[in-house]
Amino acid sequence: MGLDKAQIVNAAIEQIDQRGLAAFSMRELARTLGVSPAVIYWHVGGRQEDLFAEVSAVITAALADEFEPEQSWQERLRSVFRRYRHLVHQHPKVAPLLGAQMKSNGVANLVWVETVLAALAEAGFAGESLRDAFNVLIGGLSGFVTMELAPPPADDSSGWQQTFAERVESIDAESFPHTHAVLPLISNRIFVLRWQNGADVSYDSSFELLLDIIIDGLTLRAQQQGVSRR
Amino acid sequence: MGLDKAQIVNAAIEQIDQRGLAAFSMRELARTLGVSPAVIYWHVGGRQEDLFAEVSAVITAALADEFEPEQSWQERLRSVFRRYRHLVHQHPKVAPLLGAQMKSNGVANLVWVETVLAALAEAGFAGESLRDAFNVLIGGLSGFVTMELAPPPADDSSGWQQTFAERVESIDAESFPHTHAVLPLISNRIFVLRWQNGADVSYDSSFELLLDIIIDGLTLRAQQQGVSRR
DNA sequence: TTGATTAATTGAACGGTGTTCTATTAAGTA
DNA sequence: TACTTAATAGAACACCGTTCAATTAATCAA
Repeated sequence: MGLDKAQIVNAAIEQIDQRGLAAFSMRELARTLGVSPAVIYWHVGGRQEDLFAEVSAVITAALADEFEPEQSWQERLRSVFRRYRHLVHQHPKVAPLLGAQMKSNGVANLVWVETVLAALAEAGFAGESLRDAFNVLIGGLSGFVTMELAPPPADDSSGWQQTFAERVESIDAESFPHTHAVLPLISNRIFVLRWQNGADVSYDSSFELLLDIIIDGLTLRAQQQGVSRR
Repeated sequence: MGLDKAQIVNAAIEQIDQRGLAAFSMRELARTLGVSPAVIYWHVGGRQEDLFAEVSAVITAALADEFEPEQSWQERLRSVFRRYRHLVHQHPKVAPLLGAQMKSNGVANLVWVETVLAALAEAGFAGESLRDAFNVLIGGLSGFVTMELAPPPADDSSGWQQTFAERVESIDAESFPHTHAVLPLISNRIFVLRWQNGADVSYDSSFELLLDIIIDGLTLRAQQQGVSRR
């Protein structure tokens, strides 16, 4: 027929990409599709939450693509989380969905989970240490991406960015000496003291450092773990 | 008189704690305060976003409390991020605000930033490496907490939790061997494959592991960094 | 104490929203 | 061609955030 679920989901992604997640509206989506709102509910078979879950699934679908299998487990983990970040960066305004909504986070590809668990098993993790290692990877790295892409105010008519920038620039040297000393270096480039997010300011080197630290840390602990393995 | 901003913010926190962030409503808040909606706007001097920012500020206010200063920089960092997690866990339903809204993230205490920067400076970080180290800590650890506390569907009348649990339990052994092999160990206890969040299931050991890995990793790199310091 | 100024509060109004329901049209099938 | 299933439409319900003019309450100066 002319309209199916895939088209609805794609139109939803487009709308979020353009107007942002906070401004998303089921009725507006129906309007741009030239259709009654009820049609969306009928095709999706659920409400907004479920449509969002579909959106998340589509965006992270490429996590299921194959990797070169001859790589070390470390390199495979690096690749898969770099890919995760890359995919989310293509739709930065969807990031809050993947990081801060369980229903959207849960649809993520089973292949992704399998890839990570396989790498960790190969590294020698088992039992509770496997569980913790997995959570460290997802929680730390996906969490980083979520924070990185936390959205600024949707409608900045009251000039929040400007005001906040000025507030940062005028941080008191007496009360906050360390902060003040490195202000030009950190202003708008570290979490908390910023008015633009990772879609406008690069956090590449910070992400790579975190990736290094986590993989190295797991490598170290995997060896210790390996003793109790066989 | 009798009504001021602090009371409004506290009532808002209470409402979010009880009904969840998605169900929060300015009108409902006004109703429970026995007051016209306009009163809230007048006292807050802004809209919902700004009220949320106040909520975030109140919840993270205790980050400004003093630490024992004779501790090593490593121990001070451990303390401050354990405290961050502790504070957010007292209001788990507010977590998406702190992790996934820049306006709420940005109000976070300047003392917090100063504490972290001071520790990292003492460790020997400077320049770009200081920036990256800071982002690794906030992005990785606060990001973890955000993911950990990602809310499940607000109104689970359609039984999502049940359905999802069953879907996880019946993961195919052929297609996902590693996942299937450790299913009892990971089911509802790792990100992605869960139907309850960190308010109901403990992620303590995973968080501690991530904390260890990051602090150790920074310690290692701080020494290398220290060469170019003096 | 009165009067004037400022602080708080109200209620109504505007322009939306998500979701569900019944009725209707279009498509496919026997 | 009849009948059944798939899609769509439109109205209705019960809200929502935000703003504004009008009003009451409190404060302060004379």
